[in-house]
Amino acid sequence: MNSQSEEDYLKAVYHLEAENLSVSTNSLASYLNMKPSSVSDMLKKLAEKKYINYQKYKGTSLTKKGKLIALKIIRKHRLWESFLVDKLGFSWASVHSIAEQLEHINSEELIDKLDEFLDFPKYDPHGDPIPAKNGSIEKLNQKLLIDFVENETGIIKGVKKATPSLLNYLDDIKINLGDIVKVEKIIDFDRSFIINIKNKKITVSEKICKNLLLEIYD
Amino acid sequence: MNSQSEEDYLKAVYHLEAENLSVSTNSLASYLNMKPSSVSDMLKKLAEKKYINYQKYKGTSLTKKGKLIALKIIRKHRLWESFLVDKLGFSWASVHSIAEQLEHINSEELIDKLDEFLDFPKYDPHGDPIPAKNGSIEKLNQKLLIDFVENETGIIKGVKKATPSLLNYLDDIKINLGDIVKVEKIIDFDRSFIINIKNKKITVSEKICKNLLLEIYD
DNA sequence: TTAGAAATTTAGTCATAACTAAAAAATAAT
DNA sequence: ATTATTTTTTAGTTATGACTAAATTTCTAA
Repeated sequence: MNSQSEEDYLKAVYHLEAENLSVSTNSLASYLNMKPSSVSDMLKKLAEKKYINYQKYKGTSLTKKGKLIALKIIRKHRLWESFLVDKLGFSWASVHSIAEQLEHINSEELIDKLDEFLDFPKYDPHGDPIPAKNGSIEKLNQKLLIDFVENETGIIKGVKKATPSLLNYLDDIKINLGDIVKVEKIIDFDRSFIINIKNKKITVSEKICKNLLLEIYD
Repeated sequence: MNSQSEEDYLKAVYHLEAENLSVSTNSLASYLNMKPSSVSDMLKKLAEKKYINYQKYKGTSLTKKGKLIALKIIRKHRLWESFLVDKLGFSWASVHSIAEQLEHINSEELIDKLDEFLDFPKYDPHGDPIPAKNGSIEKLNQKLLIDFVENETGIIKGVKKATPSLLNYLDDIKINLGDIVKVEKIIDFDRSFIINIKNKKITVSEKICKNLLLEIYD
């Protein structure tokens, strides 16, 4: 069994990974409202348990084992949120902190029965997908710009890894979070993209495209 | 806020008190599957918080404040048990350990809404009364033999304080847990009772009557 | 009534998981 | 390329709540 604290860390790593944010000691600390030194200690412990890949100073990522645990917690969290809203009449805005407690209740049978009682919901009250018993989850409607095809449109959601040089460059060419981007043309020669952003056509390199994360617009 | 551990101790004291068992360090330790030394530490802490009356070597009892906390936990426990059985389809025998976890979830609003969702049940699936929001609870149908009147019948449920001399004496005169007792006559002179037990009439002293706990038979 | 047994408390240890302060490593800027 | 800054880790501390072993108090029985 894992402690509540361990579960919270794994969930945090999962969420940062899912949003393509860098999973560094500092980002975890700020996500969890803890000091980096505390995070550092816990990462060591989770690495020993083979829940995360971790090398000192190099950030972290979930292993298969760790990801499954995180997804099970998220499953519980979202099922409880559904229960609170659909059955008990809570507002969707008020359920998070209660679900944060309920998600640590330890009983497979309880969750299976709750799932059934709720009639196997696919999404929680916030619209987020509920992982299945085996950990599979509907993937978010996001991909890297490099994976877009001509004429496809998306909304900038983030970068794969936030290096200052990348962020500065994006700032320079006036690409911001939330901007709507349409791929006008992909240049075969160097895989650079001509994109339409705020009615201006600009060219971005392959390397940039590999680092820009967009939600598919449809 | 109180820790899970503190809550467990208060609940344990409540249950031992409710069954008129002596609430000693050892009895708590065995009830909670812990070592007496651990119990001793915690009693000191709970006494500082004014949740229990405690004098070294003298056993303990709940204060008003402590009793209210215990009753709120029990309320949560029994409401969750009702939910598990009535809504999720658990068997009444299997819900205890899950309810032991759920009872520590901290949200007044959650419990009030759960109560309403369950249609304000009065009893849990085991037939135990559910304390009200304000801590009031239907009292158990038990009293001391001394409080019985002539011709009243009861079932032996325990003793007020288990001293070896009392237990040995009860053993001698063949009074056991579960025996059905009818009060034949109360002798005015010394307040001794003539009781019918297993079709034999025996006389027991006032002191014994003050220590024998029976469930009222009806 | 006093010795022995039983119950209880104290003293000291351990694990968990947070913290601060200082050291070390990695990254950025001149 | 070297210094300065930021990030991360290490070392040492704290609180909680369990433990063992030893000391103390209370109870029981001869």
